[in-house]
Amino acid sequence: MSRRDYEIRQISPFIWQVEPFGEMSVPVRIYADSRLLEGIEQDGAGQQAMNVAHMPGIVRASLAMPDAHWGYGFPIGGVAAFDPERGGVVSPGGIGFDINCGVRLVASDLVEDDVKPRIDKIVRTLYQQVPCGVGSSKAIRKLSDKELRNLSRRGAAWTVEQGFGRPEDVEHTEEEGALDGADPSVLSARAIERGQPQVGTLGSGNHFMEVDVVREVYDEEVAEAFGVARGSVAFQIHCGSRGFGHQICSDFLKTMQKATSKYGISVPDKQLACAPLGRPEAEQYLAAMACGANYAWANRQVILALVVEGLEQVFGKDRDALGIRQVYDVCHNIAKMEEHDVDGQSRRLCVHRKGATRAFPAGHPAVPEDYREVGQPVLIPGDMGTASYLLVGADGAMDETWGSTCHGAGRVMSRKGAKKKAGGRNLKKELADRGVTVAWEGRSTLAEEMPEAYKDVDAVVSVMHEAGITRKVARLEPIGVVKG
DNA sequence: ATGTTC
Repeated sequence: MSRRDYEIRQISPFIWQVEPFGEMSVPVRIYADSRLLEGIEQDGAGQQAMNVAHMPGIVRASLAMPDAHWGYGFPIGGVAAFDPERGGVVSPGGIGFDINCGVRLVASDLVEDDVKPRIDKIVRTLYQQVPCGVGSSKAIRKLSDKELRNLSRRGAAWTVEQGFGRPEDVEHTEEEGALDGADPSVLSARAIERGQPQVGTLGSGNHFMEVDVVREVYDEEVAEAFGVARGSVAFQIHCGSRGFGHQICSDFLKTMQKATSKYGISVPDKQLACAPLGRPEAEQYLAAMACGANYAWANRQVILALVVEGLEQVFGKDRDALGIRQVYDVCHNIAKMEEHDVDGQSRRLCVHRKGATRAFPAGHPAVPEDYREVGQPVLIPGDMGTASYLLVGADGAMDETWGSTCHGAGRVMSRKGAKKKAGGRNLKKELADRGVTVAWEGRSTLAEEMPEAYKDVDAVVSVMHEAGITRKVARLEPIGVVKG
């Protein structure tokens, strides 16, 4: 064990706390088992969570989820809430470059025996339907400047009006696929240009489309409410806001560097650049970030339509005959103004979730009406050779984590480290031996994304389950994967 | 994550 210059104390079976020291204004709380904790401390994510605890107006604690790993400024797997009435800030580093990176889960009436014999064809079809890889474009026509601005304001609903998917998909999407307050007038010309040709594209890195079999159901009642049955086939789409969101983040990091000094804010890491909520820099960033978020929801909506079109071709049946229905679409890179209880008082806070997923419990008004009795679906993608999870928000999330949970397995190996480890191996065959057919675009994608590059997703979701933040509903295992 | 170093 490496020597620490701080003390960490176990305050419950799955929560570890660092009391404030130096200029920290709140403690750090890490959700983890002892093994996950060790990884979080070793790669610097723990130190990053301590840095976040220094920021102005942070409320209660700087939180790290069990999948936390090192990121730009804030850890990926970090959650922090800021109070505008106490000098609270918004920081682009607390959202991430890929604004509204997220996951969409689609259920079907297909079973493994319908799909397994044609899995090669299905994977090839999905790969052809959706442009994959860095710089991918031309999934649909290049949008005009005006169309992109409309899409930025209205998100997924705008794409449904253009003929991609159905209104009920939007009802089963976080925020119904559009954040309020999106204002394209604050966007740079370069952001608009980068966004125009990329709607309906997957991107690269950990972004994927996946064919899964629902192998285990832990909670029959909730699974039924979500329309997910043991043995059925489901589809996942994981991607974000492409070059558009990346450009928005880059543009506003520059704005925020200036704002940090303008408002006399002191942060322990330049990458925590931020502006006080209510100030023009903060409000403009939130308006731009909402555009990025809405683009990502529109992007996943178009990709869903392209996936459905491909499946209709393969099976020679239409969407209804295949029983294809959207379970939910979650975001895991965003900041939102939300009402939360703080010491018995309801307060409006800016909740940053970076590599963290909203997980509202039963009864919360933001949960779609047909799920409100059970709680919000939470989608946790794992690595491409192991499993993904469907969870449901629990009461503990509102009490402890600003209605948030983990977002995935979380990297345990750098991209470079993974490539080195994969040298000389035939990963396509290794995955085929595990029953996973894979297609991919980038030269190094398969190596960088190999299962060993990720933490144990079972351990990650178990921590949040045992801590009472989210409950396990179903475990999905991949049989076909398309990687960017 | 990213027209992977405007």
